Amino acid sequence: MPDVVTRFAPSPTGYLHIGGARTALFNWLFARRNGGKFLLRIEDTDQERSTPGAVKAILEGLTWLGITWDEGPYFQMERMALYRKEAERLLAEGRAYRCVCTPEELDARREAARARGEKPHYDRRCRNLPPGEAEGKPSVVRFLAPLSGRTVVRDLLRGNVAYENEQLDDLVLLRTDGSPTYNFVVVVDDATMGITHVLRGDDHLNNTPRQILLYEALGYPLPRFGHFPLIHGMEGGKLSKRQDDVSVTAYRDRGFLPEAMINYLVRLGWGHGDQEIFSVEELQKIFSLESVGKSPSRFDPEKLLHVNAHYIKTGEPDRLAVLLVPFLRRRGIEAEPSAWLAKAVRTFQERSRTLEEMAEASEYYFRRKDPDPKTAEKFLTPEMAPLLEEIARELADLPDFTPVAMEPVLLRAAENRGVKLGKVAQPVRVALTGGTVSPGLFEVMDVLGRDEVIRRLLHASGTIRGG
RNA sequence: GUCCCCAUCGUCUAGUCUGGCCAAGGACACCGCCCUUUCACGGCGGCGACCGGGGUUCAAAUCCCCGUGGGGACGCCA
Repeated sequence: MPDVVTRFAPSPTGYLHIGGARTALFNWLFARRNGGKFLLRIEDTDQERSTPGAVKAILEGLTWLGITWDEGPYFQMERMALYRKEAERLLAEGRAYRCVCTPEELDARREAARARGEKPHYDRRCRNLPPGEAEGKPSVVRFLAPLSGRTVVRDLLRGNVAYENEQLDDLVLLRTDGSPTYNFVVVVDDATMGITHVLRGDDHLNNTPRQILLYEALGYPLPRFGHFPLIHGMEGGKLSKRQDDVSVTAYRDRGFLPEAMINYLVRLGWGHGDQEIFSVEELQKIFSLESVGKSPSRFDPEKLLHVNAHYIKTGEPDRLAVLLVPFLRRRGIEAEPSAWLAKAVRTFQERSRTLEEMAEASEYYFRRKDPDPKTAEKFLTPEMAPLLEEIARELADLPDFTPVAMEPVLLRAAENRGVKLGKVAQPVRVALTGGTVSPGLFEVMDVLGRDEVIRRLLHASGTIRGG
């Protein structure tokens, strides 16, 4: 058994979101760093809300990020017999009892308690039900929690956190239909799966003392606990579906690179001196819980964009070409990965923050784009027609159609007219790309190829003369 | 309401454990300049923070207390 076994245990009620992805990442890195194992477990005991589609989406998200699990995915629905057995045991040992209160009654009492300014807790009235009273009635199984004393959570990140047991609740272990609830299964599973480090979001800190009590009642050894600060949206507070983009795959579909996502996510709540850029390999060597902060952080799409730009800038053109293809197709451009596409990619690596941006910006490599009237009027003026034709002619005569050979052609054209290069370059750029913004002119020509360059230059001059 | 957690630039953070090296460093964003065939990239510079109040100490961003603020939890959700 390795010294470290961690897990990620999402509930399949939606896609993999940013917060869950970071929790998975931290667990994974911690396991890898310590030569341990990382398991995946699907918490699907809520049959109302769990869906197969969500399971698929979560696995897809993790796979895209490159977060690999050593065991699983385990499904709790397949482990029902175990939970029932453990619940029976607690019942038999008098550490759990049947409760016949209905959800409606509980709701009403909760409301009343809140109105009185009390903590809205179950009042434990079924604790002393006469034997047999619950027979034949719908009932749940509740944990018989201690009424006094205190439970201390020894948290790896926060130190010791003490709770008065009287603040805790007799939580429901088994629902009326016999299915187990979260706080119960999580304990049974973590214990039986040999999880050594339970590392999860801060929203679970308050559950931990109850779970510790359950560990004790069940006679399980206690794992170590660690609670990460939550990730908030830019408005503060939990990431919300409405205000923030929270799905990991949505970022994939918008042209973000997985390594950028990992890099950005790991820096939310964790730091390593002044360093900003980390490869996964490096993270697996240096990630540590000690460097995880305690305060919540905000998810900032601007910075993610910056990190993604970095990875696009430094990425392998061949790989980026492969990744770019779907984004081109989405724009109706049937492209295939190729050396040519990689060359095209190279010209945009320093000016695209996402693959989506790259696909959009590089459209004119695949089909001619005509300038809008305003741009045409400004740059494709009547006196430009002979110039474009002259340039086309000279380019046609070039022994080698290379950037170094092209440059003197434009330089000469500018010199002959006594203007700066820019005066000539912009009209050519508009003729070639339909716009005033593009990679270096000679790079663009190189990608387009001699024939297409000449074709577009003459088309532009033809338009000027004809219109 | 009760319980719990947290608190350094607008944002992510370094520094806090082991007080002095901090007139607080880096990154994103923003602004200016340079480079330049456009846009970017890059380079240089600027703006910008220790939540407040008490204490401890020769010395506090760092330790303690109290406020305040933010967040989380209080479910037959996870």
